[in-house]
Amino acid sequence: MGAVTIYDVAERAGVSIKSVSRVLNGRPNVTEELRRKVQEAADALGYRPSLSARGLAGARSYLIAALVDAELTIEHWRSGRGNDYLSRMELGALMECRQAGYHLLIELVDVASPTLERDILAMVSSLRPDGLILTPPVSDSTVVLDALDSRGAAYVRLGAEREPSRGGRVWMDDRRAAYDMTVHLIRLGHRDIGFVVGHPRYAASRARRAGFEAAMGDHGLAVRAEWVAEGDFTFPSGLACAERILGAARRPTAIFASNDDMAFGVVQAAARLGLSIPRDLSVAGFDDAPGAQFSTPQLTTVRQPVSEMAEAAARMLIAGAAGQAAPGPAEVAYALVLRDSTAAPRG
Amino acid sequence: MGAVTIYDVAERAGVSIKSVSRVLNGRPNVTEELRRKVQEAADALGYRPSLSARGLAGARSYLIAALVDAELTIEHWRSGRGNDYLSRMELGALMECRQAGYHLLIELVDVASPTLERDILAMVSSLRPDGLILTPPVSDSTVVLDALDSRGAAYVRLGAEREPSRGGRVWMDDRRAAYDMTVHLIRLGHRDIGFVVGHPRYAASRARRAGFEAAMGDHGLAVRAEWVAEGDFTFPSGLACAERILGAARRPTAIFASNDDMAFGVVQAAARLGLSIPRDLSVAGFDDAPGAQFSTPQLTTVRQPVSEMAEAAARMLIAGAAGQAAPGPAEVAYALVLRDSTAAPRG
DNA sequence: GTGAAAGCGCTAACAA
DNA sequence: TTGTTAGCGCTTTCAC
Repeated sequence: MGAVTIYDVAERAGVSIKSVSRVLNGRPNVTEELRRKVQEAADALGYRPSLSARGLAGARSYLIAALVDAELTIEHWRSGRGNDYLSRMELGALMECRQAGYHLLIELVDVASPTLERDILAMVSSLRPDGLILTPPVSDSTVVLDALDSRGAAYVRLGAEREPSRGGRVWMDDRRAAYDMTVHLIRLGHRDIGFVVGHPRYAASRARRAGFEAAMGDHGLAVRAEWVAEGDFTFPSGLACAERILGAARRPTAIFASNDDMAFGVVQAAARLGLSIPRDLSVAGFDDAPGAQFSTPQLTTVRQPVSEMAEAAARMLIAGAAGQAAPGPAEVAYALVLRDSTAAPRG
Repeated sequence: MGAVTIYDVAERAGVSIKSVSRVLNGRPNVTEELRRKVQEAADALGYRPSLSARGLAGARSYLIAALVDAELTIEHWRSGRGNDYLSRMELGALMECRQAGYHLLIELVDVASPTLERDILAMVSSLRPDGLILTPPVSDSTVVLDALDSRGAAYVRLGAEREPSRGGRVWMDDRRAAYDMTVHLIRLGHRDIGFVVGHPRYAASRARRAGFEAAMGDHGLAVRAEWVAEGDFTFPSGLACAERILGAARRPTAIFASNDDMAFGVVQAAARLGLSIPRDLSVAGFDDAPGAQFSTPQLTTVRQPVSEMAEAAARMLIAGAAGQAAPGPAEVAYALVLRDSTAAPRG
């Protein structure tokens, strides 16, 4: 009710609505005197322009939409757990949006849907966001990129691997991080190392696996097929994979899981077999989920700066919408977090 | 670019734009024939009404805004961790919104800000959401409720304690849950029980403490001041509180923390003192955070159905916006999750 | 430097 | 049952 409009402000300031618009949008060609009057009136009235009206009339919607894959999200929802990656992504984007007067919208996207293209098109024409943040695996969907490009929509891809030249990108080197972690295990003295692969739909899964294999190869170590199992980034899948790997005739002395949730599953599987970590088995994860520092033993893992990535993405998008040249693609740094779940294998 | 508008659909279907509007909004008084023609044209064109235009012209914005306290959120963002409560809340709300063609917006609110009232008013007049989901501690801010009421905005409060008659409410009985958990500890044989209080701004903190104290009193047990410490729901605060409690001349045999993050801090503090859990100390938490099932020992805690609460809230709001009588206040059930961190005290 | 007028794409009365 | 006509509150030409 009683909503304050631009007309109210204009009347109170004794100027035209156009002047109010100019002042509030920081346009040039305004005298200091006018700016002050308008600002005063707007403050007194507690005026805030209507998002809808702005979006409808102008070229900007002040909306950033984050596209998130529906499958894993629903999986989390079903299991009653939150999604740490999503949460961190969101916090980063939120902080950046807040500063710039932008609003963040989370949109679920089913990349496996046969109607994916129209879903994206429909979403864009309905929301007209000033920019889109594509999270994996949406960031690697050619269908999505094509649809977005056909509309001239601005987007930044998080952790994308394929077609690196398309759109804005903020990524970290998953392959190298996995390589480094594998080397860490090798340096500890492990030669028999198992690996739990991530969800096949994610580019990061392939990259991490490639990094693991490259490190093994570079050190003259064989990757044994029975020590590699394919999970889907969930705890139960990690548990199942570990049971398979540890059920092999010969056991590896270390297992590197493609994310922390699966690493926790590995820890659980080890506990069921009566294996002590890290004495009987070293376990490494990837992500630095909150549980990684709370678990016992604390988990050795790779810290992925998700929040910073999302901040950078939002910043690029907002700058672009404001007509500024958007900053180019950005690589962010990962960090190996060495905790207590990895150690030298027993003599 | 090439955005499809209602005019395009009307032209293709050979009807007026009003008819298109009627069909797409499921209004009565439309022949089957017309409905089919319009639907066909809309599908062929991949038409989706503009959110801005709808919001501007009509009474509904198809937006649900979730109000989240800035302080704890920024704290999480700084520490590079996600927020499990927020994430679960969001997933639930998202699922419900998605079904109804609604969009979810996350808005940060600083309940300690001197400009809180105008912040809320500004947000509402800018966004004009069809409904707001108030998360704690925003849900207990009289200033926010007053501001929202002055605008006639529809809102549902999550886990609110004060002024229970205002607005929609979805809550669980924090007091009773804490009571039950305390009784669980007492039944195990504990008589010396410590308590870590939550963030003072949260109503749930008071309720949980009250439940603890009531249970102790009902069983003729004393609450010793040196065994109660005030934290703020963060891991470090739990650690600090536990160090204080365990540093007392006499130690309790169990500590009940007001949330899991603090409980993990208690576990950590115990480990530093060389105490084994649950042999030397039983630890109970509250929330059932993801880490609770991954930690060793797995944490005994209270499961709070955050996601279901948010779903119910969104459902109420959407029903209300559609003109249906909104379902009344709803209490959701908690569950004690008894895991391995609690046991009988040593002889 | 400032203002008047024309829409943006819808929904909501009101006619027909 | 359907169509016509006004706006909703802004931004954007284009005059002044």
